[in-house]
Amino acid sequence: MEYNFREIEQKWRRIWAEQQTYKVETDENKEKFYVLNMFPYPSGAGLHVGHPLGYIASDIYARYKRLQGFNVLNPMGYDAYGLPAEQYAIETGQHPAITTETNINRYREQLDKIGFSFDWNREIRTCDAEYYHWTQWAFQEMFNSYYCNACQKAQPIQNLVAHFAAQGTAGLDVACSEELQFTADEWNAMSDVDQQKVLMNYRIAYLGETMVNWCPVLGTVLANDEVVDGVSERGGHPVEQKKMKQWCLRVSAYAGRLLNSLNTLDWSDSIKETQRNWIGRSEGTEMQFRVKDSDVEFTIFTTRADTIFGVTFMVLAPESELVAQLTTDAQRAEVEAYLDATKKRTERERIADRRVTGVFSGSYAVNPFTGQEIPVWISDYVLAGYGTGAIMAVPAHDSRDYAFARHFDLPIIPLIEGADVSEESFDAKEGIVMNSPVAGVETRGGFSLNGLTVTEAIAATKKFVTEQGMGRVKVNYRLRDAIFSRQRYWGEPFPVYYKDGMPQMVPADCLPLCLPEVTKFLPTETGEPPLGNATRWAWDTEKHEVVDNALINHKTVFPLELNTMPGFAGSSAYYLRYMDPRNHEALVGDKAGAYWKNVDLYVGGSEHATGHLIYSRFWNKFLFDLGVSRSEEPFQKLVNQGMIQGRSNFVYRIKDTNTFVSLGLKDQYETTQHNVDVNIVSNDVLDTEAFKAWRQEFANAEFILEDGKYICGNAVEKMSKSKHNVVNPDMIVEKYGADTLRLYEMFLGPINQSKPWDSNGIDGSFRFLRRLWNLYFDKNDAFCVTDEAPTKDNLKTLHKLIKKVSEDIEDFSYNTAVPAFMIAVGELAQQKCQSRQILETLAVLVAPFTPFVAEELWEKLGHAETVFNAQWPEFCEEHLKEDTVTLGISFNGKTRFTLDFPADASKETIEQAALSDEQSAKYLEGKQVVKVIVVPGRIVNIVIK
RNA sequence: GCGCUUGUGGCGAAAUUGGUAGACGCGCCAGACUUAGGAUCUGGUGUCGCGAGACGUGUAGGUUCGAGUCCUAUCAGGCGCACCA
Repeated sequence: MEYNFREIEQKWRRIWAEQQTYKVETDENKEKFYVLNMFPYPSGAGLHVGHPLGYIASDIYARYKRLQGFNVLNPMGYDAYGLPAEQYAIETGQHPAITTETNINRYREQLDKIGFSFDWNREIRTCDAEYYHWTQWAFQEMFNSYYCNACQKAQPIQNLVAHFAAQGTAGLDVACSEELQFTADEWNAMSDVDQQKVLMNYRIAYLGETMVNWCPVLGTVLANDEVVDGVSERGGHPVEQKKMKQWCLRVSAYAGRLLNSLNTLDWSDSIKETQRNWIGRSEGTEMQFRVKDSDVEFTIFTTRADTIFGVTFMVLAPESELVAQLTTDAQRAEVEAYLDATKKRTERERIADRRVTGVFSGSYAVNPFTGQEIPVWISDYVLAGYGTGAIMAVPAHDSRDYAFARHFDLPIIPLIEGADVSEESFDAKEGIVMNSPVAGVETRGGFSLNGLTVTEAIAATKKFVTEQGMGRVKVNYRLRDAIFSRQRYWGEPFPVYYKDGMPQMVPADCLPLCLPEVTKFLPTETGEPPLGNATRWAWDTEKHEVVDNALINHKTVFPLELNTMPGFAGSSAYYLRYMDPRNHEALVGDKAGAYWKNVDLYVGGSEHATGHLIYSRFWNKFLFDLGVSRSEEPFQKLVNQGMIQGRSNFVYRIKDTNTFVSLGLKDQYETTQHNVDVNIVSNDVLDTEAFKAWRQEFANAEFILEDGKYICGNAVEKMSKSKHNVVNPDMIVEKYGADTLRLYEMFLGPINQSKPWDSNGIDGSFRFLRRLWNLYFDKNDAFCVTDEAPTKDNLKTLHKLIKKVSEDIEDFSYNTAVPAFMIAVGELAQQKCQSRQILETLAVLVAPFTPFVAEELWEKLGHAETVFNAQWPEFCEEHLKEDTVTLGISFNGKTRFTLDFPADASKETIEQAALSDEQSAKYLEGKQVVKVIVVPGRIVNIVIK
């Protein structure tokens, strides 16, 4: 029987769908295993062959686990909110919901062809109200929570209110935007609105006035990870800093936990390192500086408290609130000019152009250790968002301070013995401290660091500062709170309305609050977000429903929030929803949550290292504090699949003609290079007829061939429509079948490596499948598996394969598992193996890779054993034992000859035998045996001298 | 600048973790079957050399009986962070 993949695959696709083969339920009798892919954004371009790479890898693992008897959850869904659909809507007026629906249907069609074992009953879409109900719910929970530093956990905001009412801010250790101080009496005397304002300082989801990345072209703010090199990640538009009132998530409160529990994860070192970098823990000291002739005191943060005696100036960030306080009248004009100039620079300009700029404020700070006066400057090299927005500058030991001091001719005092600071600063934290203080200078309490190492000096200063109440030891994180508002239409609406200017939550039992219809997807004429175009977008607190904006004058009707949530809102807890996707009462029910717990294996691209994978971990930790998530970490093991790049083909057109010259001859002419559709090129040979038909302009093309062929040039580029190098999985499935596609994608190279797609090699995978098929069917198409006993060779081949495949699947070395199949099938064919016992097992082994053909074979075999036996690898040893070891006699670095011994011979036996052997004795005569090296199954050596 | 990572045939890549470098696949060459071959099957294929043989894992050293693998230096590419005090 010919290997008719079309018939086979069609048949099993139908059966799997009809019988819901991959539907999964909680089952207490089985151990769970949760496999998850990062869900896709359904773009209009559809899938190319790079997209399924990770899905295939995880599907192989899911099928493998299932064959081992695990209850495997392997769901799929869509991250359906996003900019492209909205941009398309703005351009064409087509509602994003329609575009999204169309794209999803296309994705589904493409995915279905590839034979994934997804449980589609659990499909979710982030834009479904049923789904975003729980995104809104989580937001409200965050609004109603604060973070307790003492217990390292989110707490209900009522607890905080109770604390304020009883003792004000005394004894409070909680995460906040700003340190506040008030008494219980003061709290109790506050108006309701004032109390709400105070609480906003502590909520985990809060409305904050912060510097944001504003992108004027997109008309929206962006999160830090959505800004790359000073331009927007999507579209590459310029981004500027702007102070705006926005919803924020207090991610920074979780920085410590996000950092610490990284150690418990089975993720690659590079991703963990990237996250550590992004979180950016830094242990240092906060110190108070008094301003000369003023009551003002301000705080700075430093990791080099030991350099306090080298401080020659202070610097404030231009956005710092201290700037207004410390600028003297004499300097005001100059400072304001500077602030104006900095404000105009975009983030990109600041990065590109690192000129040293700054201005003197006119004020002096007082060194708390020596009483010396230090000028206070303002410069944009100090960031408002990190630490306190103010620094003490030590030009001798910080390269940035050094550049600044040189530029403005400020003094530089070296503090480390032997450090030469005439050309550059000495930044290393090493050496012996001197000039601390400089001779003759009196210090508070006679404090001195001279003679200590830097490490000792840092510790001594910290201790002194704490004891003297001059400051405190502080851990700072680079991780900022996430800006959670977007001025877009196509996102989750906030379940929030405004009363007296303060945000109020729409009652939880009224959720979901559905996205309103609008006629235009652009901002309103008054510059409000697109939801400002909705005519029915007000909340009636009495009727508990959305009502017409016209009713806002009524006492019970209030305007709803016009911003929507960002893309990461919907993708942060989706893995929890898959556990229980149709639950109307909760994000995830107790039973399902306790059973599935968390994701055992998560597969996706490493580009989400600082975005999704941080937000999702944060979101999960919050839900864990609430008791909704059952695990401190959402994704236990993470595998990052590499990107598949495109392999472009080129034709060479002779200038000013319609004649194309083959690659090898192109240097004889003056030519221009053109990308040609890779789908009309095979092994770099152009199908000239298809080329003529491809484009009108090439209809009359002429060709200069070599050896009767037109050879195209090639190059590795990003896979994109404009380069005509997009290879579509449907076309591969159509031509070779899904099993071949799956096998080939895995064979291409290590899963975590980026590699170019090359359709040329796919024939090899297809040939393998045909050879596999031919083991079961003879030339006359008859099923030829018999009950004959397997031979020793059969067993050896099989067990070699079992061992290799089990090990390789376990550590995702699919690219070496595939060759193992090829070798085994080749050997079994040579051995003319027809033994059912062997072939049955073989069919099970390949099933994760090529599920269609495996199902077909199982059926033909009478559905015999279809279980991947966990004990198989242990049985292997017996069959894989080598009969002999070979002893190589090396002399002067050359193997002179070899002797064979039984595999279980001891070193002593081998040594004796070698010495008594006539031939070897010739070499060994008069030599001393140093050692005998025996490695089972290998050539071994006797070392002599 | 800091951190991570990768360098092996014409190409994608293997290498039991210190033990016969280049498995397997593509491509290429030869042969078989064919009216035909972008089908199928068989054999060959690191480089130089007619040959025996010599040389070969970015480069230069080192450790070792033995190094793609370990150590030191160096070069090149990729990724991430980047005025974070």
